[in-house]
Amino acid sequence: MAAEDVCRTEEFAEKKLRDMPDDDTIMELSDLFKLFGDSTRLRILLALKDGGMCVETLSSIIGVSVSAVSHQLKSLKTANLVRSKRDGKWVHYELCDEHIEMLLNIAMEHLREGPE
Amino acid sequence: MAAEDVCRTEEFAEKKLRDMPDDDTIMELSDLFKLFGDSTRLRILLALKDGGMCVETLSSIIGVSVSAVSHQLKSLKTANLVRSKRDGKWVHYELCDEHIEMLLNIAMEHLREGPE
DNA sequence: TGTTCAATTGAACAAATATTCAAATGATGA
DNA sequence: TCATCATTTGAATATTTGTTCAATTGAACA
Repeated sequence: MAAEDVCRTEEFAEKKLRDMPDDDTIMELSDLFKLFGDSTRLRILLALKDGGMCVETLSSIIGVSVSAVSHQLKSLKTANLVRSKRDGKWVHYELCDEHIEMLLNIAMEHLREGPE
Repeated sequence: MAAEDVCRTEEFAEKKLRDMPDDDTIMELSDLFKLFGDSTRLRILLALKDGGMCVETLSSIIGVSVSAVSHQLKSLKTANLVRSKRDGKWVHYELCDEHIEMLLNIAMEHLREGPE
């Protein structure tokens, strides 16, 4: 059998199916990427790199209303991408872990390299 | 000035603003992540890891109609995430480059580690 | 205690987008 | 050339989702 025909065998499809993550994992994964896939949320994450800040400063830096930022911060917090702590009148937000910056950096690298 | 107040200074906000990627980059980045943020497209990308295949096999593995898969493949191709070549009656699709698998792997690692 | 500032919330609206269905294209083989 | 198989395409529908607006909560300070 020719090499290019292997991918149409029954065994090939069965192995691929076995190797797929389960549905729950796929939903969690796509929900995670979805969060990065909105320009407002992405701006928030990028702004929080190398140091967090309060909601209003965030709002002024990314040019979106405080309310819209707050709504999105809630989604990001639920997904453990950001965490918050109150600081007097303000609520200080920051990134949760280093995976987030890694994802941002690799994606930017992909853009820089472009079509191959 | 207390350390936690630095992030409310004018200079802080100005530096953050300077460090933000430009609007075009942000739109490209969010468009890229958006592609990963749909479960059908994500299934396609995961299925294509370690070896491409034709549209119908893809459709049967991920359990989505051929038409829906084809629509999504078009988006993925436009974004240079997959490439295709015709092979007789079939069109063989495969991943474009290694950044894609890296993004998938890091995101899965993030899920595994969970809240901290 | 009352006022102000910062942030959150819920509902409603508007916009974006994934899938379906039917039709069309491209390639193969009888 | 005709019939069949694999894929693509376009339009319509249905769903999801981001923002706005108004109201509310919580903390600080006079």
